[in-house]
Amino acid sequence: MSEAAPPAGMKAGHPREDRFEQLLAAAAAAYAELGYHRTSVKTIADRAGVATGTFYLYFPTKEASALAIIDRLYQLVMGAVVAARAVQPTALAKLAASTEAVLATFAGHEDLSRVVLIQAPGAHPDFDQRLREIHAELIGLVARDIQEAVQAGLAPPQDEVLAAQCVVGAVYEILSGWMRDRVPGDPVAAAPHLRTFVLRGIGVTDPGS
Amino acid sequence: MSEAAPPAGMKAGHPREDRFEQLLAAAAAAYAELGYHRTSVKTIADRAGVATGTFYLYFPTKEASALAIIDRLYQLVMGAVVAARAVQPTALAKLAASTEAVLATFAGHEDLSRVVLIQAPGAHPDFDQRLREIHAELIGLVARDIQEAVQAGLAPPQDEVLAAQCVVGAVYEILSGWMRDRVPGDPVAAAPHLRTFVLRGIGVTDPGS
Amino acid sequence: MSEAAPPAGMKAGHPREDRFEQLLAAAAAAYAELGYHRTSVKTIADRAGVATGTFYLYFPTKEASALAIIDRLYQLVMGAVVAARAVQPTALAKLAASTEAVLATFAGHEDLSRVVLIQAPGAHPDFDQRLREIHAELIGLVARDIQEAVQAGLAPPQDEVLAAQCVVGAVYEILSGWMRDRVPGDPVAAAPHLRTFVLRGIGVTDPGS
Amino acid sequence: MSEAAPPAGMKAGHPREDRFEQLLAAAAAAYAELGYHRTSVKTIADRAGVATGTFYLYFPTKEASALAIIDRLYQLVMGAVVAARAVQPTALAKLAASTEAVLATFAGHEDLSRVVLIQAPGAHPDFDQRLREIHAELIGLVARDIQEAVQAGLAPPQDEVLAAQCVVGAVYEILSGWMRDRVPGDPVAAAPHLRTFVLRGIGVTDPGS
DNA sequence: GATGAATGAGACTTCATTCAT
DNA sequence: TATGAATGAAGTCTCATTCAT
Repeated sequence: MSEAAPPAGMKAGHPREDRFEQLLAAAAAAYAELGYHRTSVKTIADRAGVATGTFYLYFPTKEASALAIIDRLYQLVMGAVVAARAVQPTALAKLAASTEAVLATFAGHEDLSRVVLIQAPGAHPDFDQRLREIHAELIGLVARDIQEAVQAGLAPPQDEVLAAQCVVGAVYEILSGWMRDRVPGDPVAAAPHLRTFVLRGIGVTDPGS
Repeated sequence: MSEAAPPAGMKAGHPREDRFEQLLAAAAAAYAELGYHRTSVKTIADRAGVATGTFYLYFPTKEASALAIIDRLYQLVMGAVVAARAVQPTALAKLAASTEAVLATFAGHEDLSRVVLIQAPGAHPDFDQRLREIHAELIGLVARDIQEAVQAGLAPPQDEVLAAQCVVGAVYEILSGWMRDRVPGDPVAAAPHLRTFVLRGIGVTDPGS
Repeated sequence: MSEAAPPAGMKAGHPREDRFEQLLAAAAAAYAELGYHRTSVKTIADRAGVATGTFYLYFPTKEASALAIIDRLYQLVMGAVVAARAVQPTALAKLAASTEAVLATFAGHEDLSRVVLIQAPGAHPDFDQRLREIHAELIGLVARDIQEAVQAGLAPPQDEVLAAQCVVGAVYEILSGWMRDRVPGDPVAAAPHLRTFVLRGIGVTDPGS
Repeated sequence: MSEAAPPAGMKAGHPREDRFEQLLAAAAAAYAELGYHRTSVKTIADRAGVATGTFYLYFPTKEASALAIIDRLYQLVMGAVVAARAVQPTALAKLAASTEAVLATFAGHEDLSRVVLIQAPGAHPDFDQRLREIHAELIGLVARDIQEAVQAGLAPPQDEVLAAQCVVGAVYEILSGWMRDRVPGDPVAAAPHLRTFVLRGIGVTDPGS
């Protein structure tokens, strides 16, 4: 979480932050394209138009740059999810809005998404640890929504965590398919269909609501 | 596809094949535990109790050993899926049996699964290519089942490929959760719930059938 | 051809070029003494007083370092030959001056010569290719001189290419003998005798001219 | 010298010797084509149609196989030279016959020649040592012939060793050119021209004799 | 004699990180 | 701050040689 922000210490917040963003974007693009291990720090620095040593002025290690990318996307996603849920009245509406927000945020930051969903897992124990935490948070959110829906009598009793896994898995798979093969062509356009599948899946009788 | 078999040329078929299996298992265990890039060939050879050079008697490159693992699991999964489907009368029954077979096969080969689902993606372009092919095959299978169900009037019209992605994503996520956090504790025991979710998701009105 | 120059990009032209020369000399000395294949990159780096990785800052591969040596000597030899010929009036004088220039240049760079004449041939297909090109150029030069001498009536008609091979072979053998057994003790001192032999060999009646 | 013969111990001398010749030929062909270091013992064994271990039944080491090739060609060359000289009356005739015999023998055993003239030099200190000995013997032979010719008044006083080097160098260069570029197309056909060049070179006034 | 699986030292090369300028 | 040359540990792969069968 803390890695996604540039190291403190700028006045107006301009030049240092710009350089940080530049490096973060270059790292994300490189990791997304080449994979974490096949990307060297020199490659990132070159793409960002700075010297190798400069990279280490903004990240303590190469690993930290990937963690910063993970955290950055996490913040974007959670921000979008919280904002989307805030304006929804019911648990089911919050759930549907959440999946749509996740879809839209990932789709809007493809390099970051590629790193987080494809390149980072397995590349380093610390990445997996961080991803696990984020993952658990999303699953928990969805599970609570389902639980509320069940308690409200809108869905039948079920294993809420398992159902949440199904929901999150469906979302991830759609994003993966889009990144791998552009299937679906537009994840946001697929959101309504996903919403139908998900609500049906948890047993909502009238998904149109 | 062909990589999952040992190089031909043993007489009684014993010692050479055994050594291959020994190395494949050692490689799978090491990759599963440490990740592809953090595992050295020496580590694999040590775990298998042979010299480093021996590894190269059975695999042309380190990369080939990971591909062999991918192919091995693919063969196991497809074998189980085909066998499970063969005894099912309807498309929906085939679909449900397929998810269960996938779940059971992955769960029965945890090291292989960990490599295929977590460690291999992003580790090497060739791995991604092979995984993509396998993935496409599974999605296609599920999509055809859904299509048949729709044509039989058992499910409403829908985007079959997207639905198939949701199904496969749900299966993968359950396996991932199990491997990561032992949630669910037993993927096979979770199969009935998954089946309910999936059949509901594609709009089957009476999933109990 | 272009390999004999350090990679571009130094400011004052000092430190980077120096390091390149230092490594080139260390490589030449090591190859000359141990042979190409019995010389490891570490050996070269150690002799140059740098770390192994530094070698790769100046040469993309070990092979490239040997090619750089070949090209370096080629440039020195051709430079000397061209300079020597420029001040000679006749084809025969140019020919004699060329052999002397070759002799002197090789003798003045014994490590390079040892690599080019003894160690490089057969050590790598790319070396042979480059050597072949250089060789062809020298033979062609001599053959043209002989041809001119024949046309000027200073030598009888003959197979000029074959005669040129004899000349070049004689020069190489003298250099080889010197490098192997210090026979002759001084290649430059042997130049007049070589000149006599060569001019006689192509049929010049009065080699004293 | 001793390496060019198969290890003793066969009765009628058939099967063991055949196997030896088979391996020697395979080694010569492989070394000639790929170079000494780029040829593995397995490659030689494969080409000879035997198992790797069998190679070591006939040669103590890989190195010994190359030395055997050097010695084999040396024996062939010296045998031909001695035979050719035996029927010549004068030193000059012996000299000319020797160059022709060397040319013909090398040309008649191209694989061996390629190994001896191109691949072996520089590949191993022991090879260089053996080649040096053989070389010295040839130079000495030629030098003595020239010395005799000078003493008989058929050639002017000169540095006989240097002249011998020129002669041997010319022969080698012609062979090298033939092996490298097929220039000349036929070394034996070039012998008369070489003879003329050589006799002229040492100052014989009437090379036609 | 013949086989070929096994060994393990050693080669080339990469790259995260440091530090003097 | 920024630079980029330098470091050296570590990794993949080859191959001459041995030896049990």
